[in-house]
Amino acid sequence: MQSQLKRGTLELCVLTILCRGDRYGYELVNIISNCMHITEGTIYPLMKRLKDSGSIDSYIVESQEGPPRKYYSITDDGRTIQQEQENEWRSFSESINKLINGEEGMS
Amino acid sequence: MQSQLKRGTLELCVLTILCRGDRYGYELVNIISNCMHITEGTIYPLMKRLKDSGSIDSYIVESQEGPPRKYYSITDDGRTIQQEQENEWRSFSESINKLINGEEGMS
DNA sequence: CAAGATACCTTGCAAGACAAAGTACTTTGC
DNA sequence: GCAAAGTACTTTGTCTTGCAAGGTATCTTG
Repeated sequence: MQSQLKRGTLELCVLTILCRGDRYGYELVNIISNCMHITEGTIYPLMKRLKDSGSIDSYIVESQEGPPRKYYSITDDGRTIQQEQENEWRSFSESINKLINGEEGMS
Repeated sequence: MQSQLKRGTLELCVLTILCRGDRYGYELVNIISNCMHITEGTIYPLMKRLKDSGSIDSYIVESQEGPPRKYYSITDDGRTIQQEQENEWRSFSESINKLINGEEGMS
């Protein structure tokens, strides 16, 4: 069930991390794994969607420790989306907290 | 996109509200509508899933103001699930907040 | 050269939010 | 008495997206 909670927030996480600097896919999996379970089967399709929608760009960099890495960088559009999603997340999570803390006006 | 954020939390919302007293489906839609967009097409299938899984029971009550209402009440199992999901939500939302507030140990 | 770590990608499935459409009951206004 | 509006429940089909599983290719180390 936990997997359903991630819906929508994963994109926010990726965009937020990329706002702070370029990262490659495998690296993103490791970073995000620190706070929730995630696999490559989730990240790579997401990166493709983000690139197709213009939120991020990508470029290849050779590596001495393995195969070439595909780095992703955020675009101006991506920063805008990130801001919107961060605001959405804040207001959404606040709503849920209010509801489960019983601060709603119900009988 | 907003719709994706609701995943997983809607069930928690419904269970939490039912912990405070019995409600009928249409009423739940109205209550939850106070804090997020929701329609009957979402609630009724969810109520069916919750009943099938034993988290809630239901009973019909005649109404003077329209068709009969199907009231839902939470079971002991449902209360346990609600507690688990509330804990999951708290730790999950805290993780996201840490990440977007930059309190992660990354370069 | 085999094993393991690194790194990428794709396929297929499952969960669940929602629009839309349908049914049926009540009250209100003409 | 009947149309319209509000109340209340249900089902169908679509879309998004998380994830397991499997595949490819590179580099290092024994």
